[in-house]
Amino acid sequence: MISPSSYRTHPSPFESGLRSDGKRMTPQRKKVLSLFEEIGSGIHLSAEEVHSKLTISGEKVSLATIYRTLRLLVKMTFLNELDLSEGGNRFELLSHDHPDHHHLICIRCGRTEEFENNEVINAGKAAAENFGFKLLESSLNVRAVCPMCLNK
Amino acid sequence: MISPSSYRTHPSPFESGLRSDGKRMTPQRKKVLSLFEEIGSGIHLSAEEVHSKLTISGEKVSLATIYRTLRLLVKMTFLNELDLSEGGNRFELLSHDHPDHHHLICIRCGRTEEFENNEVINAGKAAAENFGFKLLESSLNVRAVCPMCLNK
DNA sequence: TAGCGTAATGAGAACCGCTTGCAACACAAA
DNA sequence: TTTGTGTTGCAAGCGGTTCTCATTACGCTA
Repeated sequence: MISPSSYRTHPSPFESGLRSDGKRMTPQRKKVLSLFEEIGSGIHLSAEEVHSKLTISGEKVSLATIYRTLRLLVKMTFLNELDLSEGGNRFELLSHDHPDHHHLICIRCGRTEEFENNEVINAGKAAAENFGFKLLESSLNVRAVCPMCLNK
Repeated sequence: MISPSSYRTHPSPFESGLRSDGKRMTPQRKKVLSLFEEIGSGIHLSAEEVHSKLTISGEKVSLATIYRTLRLLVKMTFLNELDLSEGGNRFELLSHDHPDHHHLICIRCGRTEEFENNEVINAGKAAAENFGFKLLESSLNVRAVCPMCLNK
């Protein structure tokens, strides 16, 4: 039997996730998530790119809403956020004795841990040799979420 | 014999590097580099932090000059720059295979080559596990000089 | 299915980190 | 000391992101 409101045949994980949190499904939110589903995983888009892609295909969603929706989708773990924006770039003294810097960076709080790994050093050396470059230094940045931020 | 200008007993690598490039040593540049030397390697500061640390210790260097000096020190390979965030955050559909980006970058002309290396990927995974972080993405940046620029 | 409370949107101002243009300054060579 | 030009400080500008607030509209309930 079909009740008047049962046109929602398959409430998506997104929709039910929203509902269970007192939030609402809107056309704008659908459009943003659909865009990512269409292009598939492994491709990164900036907020600006999401905006222009939607605009080009005739969908009008304001930039402010896109930013809000992206944050929401990240919090709901439908999207992955790359790059650390808070605090801007950082600098450290380059020690010429140990020309390798490996960092594990929490993208939420900025917490940074250093670590050493010889294979990474060798990979840098090998790549430089392969292309005929003269190696100066190599740095591995691992973007991750630290335990503290995971539990928030 | 001591000529009038020979009070410079030990022109530092920084100073001679500047000189050989038609650039000048200034109190501001000295102060910025000294700050990094005092705190030692392995500690990262943002431009803003450099500015406030200098201000607190009574040194007046404008923020604009600090940004210019940091860029200069990076180009001269005295400092290491972390997190070159290429214009804002990016988002991607969450998937469980972690993308990795490895780049060989010529610091003179900007030429960039990509390469793949599984050991690097594994090193990132291992480090994240060690510290209890949830891995998102790792990127290895190898700073080097390309063959073309070597012959100039 | 109409009414209602409140979440969400759009538009623009505000903000933040960073860069740039420009006039004044100061190294360093003559 | 003079002079040329690299450097600085200030303020304006810029790109990305967040905030404010009036308006809109989702979806619960009667």
